[in-house]
Amino acid sequence: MSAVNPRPRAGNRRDEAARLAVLHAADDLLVEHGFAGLTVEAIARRAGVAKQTIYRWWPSKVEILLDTLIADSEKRVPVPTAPATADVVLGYFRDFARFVVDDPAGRVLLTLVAQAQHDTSAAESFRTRYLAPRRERERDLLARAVDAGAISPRLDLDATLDALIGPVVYRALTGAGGSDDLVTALGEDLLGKP
Amino acid sequence: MSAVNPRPRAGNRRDEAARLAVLHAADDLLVEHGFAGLTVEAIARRAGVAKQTIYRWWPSKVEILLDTLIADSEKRVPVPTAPATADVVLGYFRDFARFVVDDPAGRVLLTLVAQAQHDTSAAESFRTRYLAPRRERERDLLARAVDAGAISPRLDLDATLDALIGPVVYRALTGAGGSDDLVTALGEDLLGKP
Amino acid sequence: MSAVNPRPRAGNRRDEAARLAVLHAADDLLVEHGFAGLTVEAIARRAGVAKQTIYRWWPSKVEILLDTLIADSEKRVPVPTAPATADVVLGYFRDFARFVVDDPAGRVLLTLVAQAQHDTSAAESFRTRYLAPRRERERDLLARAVDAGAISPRLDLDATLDALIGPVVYRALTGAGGSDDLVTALGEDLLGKP
Amino acid sequence: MSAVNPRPRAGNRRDEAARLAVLHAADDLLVEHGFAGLTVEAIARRAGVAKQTIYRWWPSKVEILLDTLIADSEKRVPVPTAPATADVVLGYFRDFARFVVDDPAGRVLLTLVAQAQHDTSAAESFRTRYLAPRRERERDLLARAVDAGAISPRLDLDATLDALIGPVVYRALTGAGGSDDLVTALGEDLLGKP
DNA sequence: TATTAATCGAGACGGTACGTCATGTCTTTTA
DNA sequence: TAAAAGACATGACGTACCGTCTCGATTAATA
Repeated sequence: MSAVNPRPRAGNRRDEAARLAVLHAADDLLVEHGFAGLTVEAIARRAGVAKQTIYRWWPSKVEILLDTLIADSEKRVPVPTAPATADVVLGYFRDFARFVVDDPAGRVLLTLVAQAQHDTSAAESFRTRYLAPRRERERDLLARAVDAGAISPRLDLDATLDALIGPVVYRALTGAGGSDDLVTALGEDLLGKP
Repeated sequence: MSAVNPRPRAGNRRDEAARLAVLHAADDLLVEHGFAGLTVEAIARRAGVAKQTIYRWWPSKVEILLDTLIADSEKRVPVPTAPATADVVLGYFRDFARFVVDDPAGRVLLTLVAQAQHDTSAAESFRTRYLAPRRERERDLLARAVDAGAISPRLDLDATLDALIGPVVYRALTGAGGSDDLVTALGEDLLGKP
Repeated sequence: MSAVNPRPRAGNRRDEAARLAVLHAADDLLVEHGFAGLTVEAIARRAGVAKQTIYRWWPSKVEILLDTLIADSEKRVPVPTAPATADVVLGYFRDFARFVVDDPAGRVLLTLVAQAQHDTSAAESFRTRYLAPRRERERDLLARAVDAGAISPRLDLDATLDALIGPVVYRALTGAGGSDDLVTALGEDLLGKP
Repeated sequence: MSAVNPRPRAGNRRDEAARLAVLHAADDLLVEHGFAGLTVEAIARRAGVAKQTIYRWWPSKVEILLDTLIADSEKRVPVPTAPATADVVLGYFRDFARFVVDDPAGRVLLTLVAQAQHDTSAAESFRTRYLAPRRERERDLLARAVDAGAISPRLDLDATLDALIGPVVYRALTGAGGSDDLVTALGEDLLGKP
């Protein structure tokens, strides 16, 4: 007979509840107390988890944030895989801008960009696990749009992406606000007409 | 002429030698050990200065870096005040890109952008003491160029600046390299022909 | 006759191989790394045994040491049961002194005396399982020797035992060396001539 | 004008209040929770002192206990320097026995004897700082008594001391009680009549 | 010409967090 | 049912910095 509650706690294998508790605690602490308040001890305290459990599964707190960022940005700003019309492309960059500027989860992205400046291995992880794979798919998105004749960028694909994303991120990093119009204007300018 | 002992330590007024020793120690430590190695204790040790002397004159180590950044960027990438031709304008942004990407002093700029994400008061200082005044002069530069008929930007002045500077900074932050061609292309595109 | 697989691991009854592996691992670790290196984790690692197996059979590592001490001191310094002549009695105390001072197994005795100071339940076990039973037999040894007219102690039996054993143990505990002559002199003095 | 109270708190030199707080906290914890409860963290907590302050001045908690033991045993069981009569000598050993058996401060002695078995450097410190100097003075006490014709020991001086102290310490270590009579009897026996 | 006041190097202090280790309990899987 | 394996919450370890403080010496401006 197996009870309704199948005994959630611990065992020989990784404890999923602990994993989620850590991710949520990290997210919450970042929102509530900023990066300075995001210590391993605080995460452990908040998650009701042992420090060792954190160190067992994550090499550093940056990796914790990366886990949440990857999950969240996949959910909220997926790179479109559908047929790449001009609207789809531009819509994606607008969504990305809103994610970075307005969404608390987007705050994690900025935090990791920042931490990457202070910490080489954070930079490495951030690039390998987040930036590079996403850039791959973004480049592919543009390429498909070009093939479909939906856009005709004036610069090469990577430069186009940096030119569209860079200003948005830079504004967010320097505390300047909404980038919606900026994205629209840049999009028109850089993606061209077919 | 001073005594045989060339160490005229202490006195009633601020010790300029101590001030410089702190600035240089901070700069050196940042280059050699990264931001993680830039602790007040390490600066004091390296500069041969008491911790209290640092805390007496700087509210935080971010202000020390700001002091060096302001001095260095004034020296290496001054915003042109001469007649604003298209070449002068474009040249400025190219110089800025090189400063950020290649110059160790430009590294300080990235470090402060980063630290501003982790620390509200760092963000405030960085904006007030560095970003805002410089932006003021950059906006003025563009305005003079427009007046002179040297350029005719397609976006408003602030958006133009973000669109030119953002991609460069974003590339530097994410570890991507040289932005020279990018600046040239963006300049042509965004500053237009008269 | 055993199976093709020479590792008849685990089963229904207590695994004697595991028991011995634990005892030997504990002994070895004590000799090689001292009491500080004698952790349950280290014993388990060394013995190739699961921690739980240790906790299942021994309430604490002190009991493991007690098991080895009891076995070893029974083997190397048995309390004589043969007719109790003066030589037998004195010989026993001399053997005991050598056990405590020279024999690695005697080291365990000192370790347990020490641990008993830090840990009440260790003290309890040590007294109940080791000290008391042995004292019983030592007292009996003396009594038989008195009855036989082989010795005539000047103090009561327990005081005589403490007066003979105490100095030897104290010297061993304080790092002072050989007690052979001391035992001889004390023996002559305290056990008297018939 | 120098006040009666010369500003007690902290500064550039060692803080005497902190030193005493640590010693008392260590003593109290040992009495209340045993050696197991005597952690550096607990001492710091109890003394209202930073852990670093403890590590700055004491290489280990054993040295803290040594400090208290040395002070306490100097106060309660000083080795007599007055003319060494038989009564003075015997009185000293009786006092020592009471110190070890009844006095909470004597408990520290037993704890250190114990810890010396587990920790080489504790053993070294204990011998150098406590045992050796005290033994020196005890030997001197006996020598003076012999010279004065007050006693005539049957063993050499060190053996006599071990034979008198050893049984008392051994009894205390093994939880056996009062040693008053034992000391008297041993004293009569070993110190002899002039 | 003293006195006063500020600065300096030095470093002790109460704290917080670090990353590691051992504790004893628990579960899972295999025999 | 025992055993190996190992995850888990707990809590101490010893170290590094934090920012505040007190000290004694040094020097310039004031009385």
